[in-house]
Amino acid sequence: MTHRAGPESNPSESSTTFPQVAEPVLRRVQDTIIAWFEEAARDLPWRHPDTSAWAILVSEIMSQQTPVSRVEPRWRAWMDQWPTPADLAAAPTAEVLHAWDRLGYPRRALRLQDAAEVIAADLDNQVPETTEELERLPGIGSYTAAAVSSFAFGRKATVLDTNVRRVLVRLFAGRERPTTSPGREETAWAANLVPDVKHVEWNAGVMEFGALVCTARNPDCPACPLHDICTWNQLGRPASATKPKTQKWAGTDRQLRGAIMDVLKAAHAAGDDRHGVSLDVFTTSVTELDPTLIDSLSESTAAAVARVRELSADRDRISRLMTDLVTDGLAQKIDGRLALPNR
DNA sequence: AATCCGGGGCG
DNA sequence: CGCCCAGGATT
Repeated sequence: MTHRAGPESNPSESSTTFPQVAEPVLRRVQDTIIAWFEEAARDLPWRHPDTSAWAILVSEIMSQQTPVSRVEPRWRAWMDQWPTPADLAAAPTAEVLHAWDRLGYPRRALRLQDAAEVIAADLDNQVPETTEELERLPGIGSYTAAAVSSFAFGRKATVLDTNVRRVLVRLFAGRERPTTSPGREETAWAANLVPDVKHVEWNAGVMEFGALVCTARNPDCPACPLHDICTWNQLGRPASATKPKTQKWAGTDRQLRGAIMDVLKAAHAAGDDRHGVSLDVFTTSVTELDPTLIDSLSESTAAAVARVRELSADRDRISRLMTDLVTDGLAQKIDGRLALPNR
């Protein structure tokens, strides 16, 4: 072999996307972030020393795309009800979805229970420590695996969430915001920035720094202890050219699906779903708003039905979304009746 | 790489 | 009312 492979030997573009960071600069950033974190970190309950690895895992799942302020009360109630993986694995799925409340993305709750079943059945009820093992669990991807390995077990890992990606990209690459999802190149780049000592504080610190100082919307650059060496700040904080278009909500299937889920949860809470909510009663109630049929349900369930009715009177569409809920495992259909799953 | 998947709250 | 929030799975 007298020659190297050709195609990949043009480093001109990638080196500017994720540039090498000079050693003194990196040390300054690491020391600053870690010191800042140890002084300014929020007192989150799952950061307390006696928190179990499972409790930390639960907090990470709940925090996916959901603000900490909304997670905290749900997490407390959840851990009080199901302290270990075996507890959650044994719980009725309808109760799990009800306890998930309105945290959003309810399939996260299903996958969390799936993960609990694997841990309880195959892993002696113990949360695995390595990112490789964690990533095999349902609902756990690269971020959550690294976070649990780092925060619950103190292992060195590369925690790369939206906060970390934004902070690193601003500091070292001069861009306002990261891409939609991290690629292999970015992950490797970020891994090289993790220090060998106090890597847990680094991981948690960069995340916290992105959440409190280097925020997406109104970063507090005047208060930033790194403003003098921040590439993005030096460039005058240029806005990224292409901002990802935000997903619609009003009028979408997602909104209507959520309202239908509310009916199931209300029916479950009121005991209306002992034999499931009849599909006929449900769809007729929704489309015709028939008082007779509504009266056969509890007041809270009827109110949830009325809310669906406000969003849509399209019977076919409602029918299709209910079918989707069954397919996704978020609802269960038995003899023409619809209910929350009872696995 | 782009989409979809909930829901709420803030500027 | 647009945008963002400790992402993951699928295509």
